[in-house]
Amino acid sequence: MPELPEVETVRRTLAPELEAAVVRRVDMRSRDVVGRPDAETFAAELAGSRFTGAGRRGKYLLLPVAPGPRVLVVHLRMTGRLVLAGPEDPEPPHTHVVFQLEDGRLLRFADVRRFGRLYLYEARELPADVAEAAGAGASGRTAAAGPDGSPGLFTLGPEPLSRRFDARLLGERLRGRKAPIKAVLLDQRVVAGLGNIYVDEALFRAGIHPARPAGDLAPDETRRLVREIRSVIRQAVERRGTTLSDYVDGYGRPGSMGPHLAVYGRSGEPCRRCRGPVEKIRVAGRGTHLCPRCQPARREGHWKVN
DNA sequence: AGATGATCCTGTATGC
DNA sequence: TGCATACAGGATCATC
Repeated sequence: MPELPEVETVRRTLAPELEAAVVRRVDMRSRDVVGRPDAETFAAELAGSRFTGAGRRGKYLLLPVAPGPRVLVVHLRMTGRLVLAGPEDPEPPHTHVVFQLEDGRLLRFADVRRFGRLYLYEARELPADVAEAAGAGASGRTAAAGPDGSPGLFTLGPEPLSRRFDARLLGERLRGRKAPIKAVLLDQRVVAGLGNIYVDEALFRAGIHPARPAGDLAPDETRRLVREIRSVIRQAVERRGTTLSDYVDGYGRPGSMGPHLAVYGRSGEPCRRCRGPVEKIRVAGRGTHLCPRCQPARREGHWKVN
């Protein structure tokens, strides 16, 4: 499932290709993948427009569009793909939107489950940091959460790799929370871009049980958590993301982080640290992978480490 | 207010 | 063998 590293990889592959790509027309196969405006307006507005690059904020891919500044916002959700293709490349199944470019190339949005969404915004309608991440020029005023469109885009927490995301900030966000730490880390308002895979991996690396109440984490655990979130995200970006079944980059290539995952998808297999079996449980309604020996359910022992 | 559960969607895996 | 059901999950909405 595309999380921050996967979306970042798509961004990196598309950015140089879309620096000056004029859209000839937009083929709309499934109207319901367009979140805003309505599908007809969306297609009409983009025909004749020009992509000028690619940015990212959290799991949102941001394609700046001229004239504008406007931004095509894409959320791939679980199985969405945004892939650039030559005119002769066969069309993959479940293709919902095709941007035909003037030079003959095609930018295709495909999604088996049709959970992914495309949105078109004026840059000035977006929060300033989102417009800036899009590279659409910090055109200014923040509109309140979009009435239609994607509210999540308007309430994103800090980027995990930014300086702003540190132990003090995370500690403040965890204080008093009884929800499982995993649920809090999945909340995009707390930190932007983590999903099920990298939350499980970061908690394993930090030696923290996913079901621990968030407010019970000791300060050194919070520090470890920040460090491990950053390290696993950084490594996954380097490895161009994790491909378990669907994810591919902007050229249709898989990522190579999969074999480096320590717990996700490894239930029953030996823990890489202690050789005990990796378990799969349910936390916050999500399939959750952990090593119960390396990630004790209670705090004991933790302050000795570090 | 904050947390939990249902919902969307379909391919894949499991169960009988 | 074949069919039915469960499951996967990001974000949103309704309901405790």
